[in-house]
Amino acid sequence: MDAFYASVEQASKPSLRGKAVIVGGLGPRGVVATASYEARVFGVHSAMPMSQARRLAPNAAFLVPRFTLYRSVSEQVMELLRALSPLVEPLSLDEAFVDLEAGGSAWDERSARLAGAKLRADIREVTGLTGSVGLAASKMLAKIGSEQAKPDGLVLIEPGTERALLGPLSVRTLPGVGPATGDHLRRAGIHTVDELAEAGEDELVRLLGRAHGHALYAMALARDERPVVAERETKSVSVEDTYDIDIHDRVRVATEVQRLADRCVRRLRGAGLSGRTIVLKVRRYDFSTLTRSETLRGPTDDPAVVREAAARLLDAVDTTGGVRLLGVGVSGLADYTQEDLFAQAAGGNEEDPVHDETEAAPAVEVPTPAERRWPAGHDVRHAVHGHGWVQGSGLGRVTVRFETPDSGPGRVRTFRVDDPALEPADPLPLVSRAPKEGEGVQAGGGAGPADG
DNA sequence: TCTGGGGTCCTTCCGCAG
DNA sequence: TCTGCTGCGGAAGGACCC
Repeated sequence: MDAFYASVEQASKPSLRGKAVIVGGLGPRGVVATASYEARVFGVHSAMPMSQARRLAPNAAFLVPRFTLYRSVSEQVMELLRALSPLVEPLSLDEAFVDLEAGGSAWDERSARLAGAKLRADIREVTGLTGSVGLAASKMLAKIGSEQAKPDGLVLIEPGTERALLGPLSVRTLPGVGPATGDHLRRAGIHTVDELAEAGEDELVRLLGRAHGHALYAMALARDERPVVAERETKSVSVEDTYDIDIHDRVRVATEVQRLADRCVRRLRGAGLSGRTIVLKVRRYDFSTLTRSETLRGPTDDPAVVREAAARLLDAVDTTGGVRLLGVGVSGLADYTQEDLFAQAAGGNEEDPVHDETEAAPAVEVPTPAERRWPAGHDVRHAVHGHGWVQGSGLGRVTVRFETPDSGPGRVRTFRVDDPALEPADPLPLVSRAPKEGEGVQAGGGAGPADG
């Protein structure tokens, strides 16, 4: 999908269509998750510090992500993909590989193009959004094709043309080559995929290590045999928080770690999992990051056990100078526990905050009504003016634009933050007409993995 | 001016066991 | 008993992806 989060917001908010929209963390330490193409013109891109984005595009709309909405749109798209083939491998909310051959929906170039074109049309009809498709004989090439197709396009890489296509491209085009590997290769005088292939496998292994060297050499020759894998097992579950201001108080650090442990276990249990290895992550004031881990005798999903392990791990970490991020994770996952066999918690679990699934707000800071948060971009409903979204808030006021996905650009009004007529609302569907059953996709055609 | 959150995979090092 | 080799699991860190 093209600039997915930003596109969803534009579809949801008519007044933002054609405008620079930046979605990400709005706190002092936020980063850009997605920028609309209009915002990219100003040089804004994902992973950029939000402070920098604000300087580059001061007039853009800045919104916090609404993952629940993005997930529901994503599910609509994945459903269309699954109609093409049982082999669909989601990479994220907005990207997936599809094995068209396994689905019988493509057997040659022509049928692949048809399937891709129909998919793009279906995505637009069902979600109102644009998606780009890369068609090729391997995952790597399909991915590169879909990048080239963005925004709103389709690229088919014909068999036999792969090496000629890849050769002149930057090594950074290849999946797995990030800033560090890119620099490493540049220092060795390797800039393009052709140069990568010329360097030879032994040299790449020497430069980058065994696994990475072998993999990159194969990719430079356009060899990629990785299958499309529909079901991927989760290997770890973690939560982390970056704090607006570094935490110096050791007691506060310990409290935060306990809260993170509880949140992590809640997620773990939500997925029906347990795990053996507890990991504590600490990012210090100077951005140096360290992890400490402890492996238990058996898997657990007991909050008391995870809290205690996390606390023990924290004991071994020096936090003087302050911490900017804390995280707790669990790996070595299983779908059962051994608590019956091993009593791992010293004192048993007298309280179980994790059981309270409805608890979402932090236990300590309960916001008073006057401080109710109105996150920028979230939907609201007003008793008189109807459906709208929060354009901004502050100084006891909240500004709302009243519009819906299928209305024209709406009007703006400002209220007191504690106005009883104003309440948070669920997002409205992006496309009002619900698609009829079976209307999505009747297997088209195609010759390889596609990327939505 | 700083640098999120949630993951995966790989490498290196170390201790232990055979 | 000591030493070297090898394999393995755990710990820690790094790179990468969206």
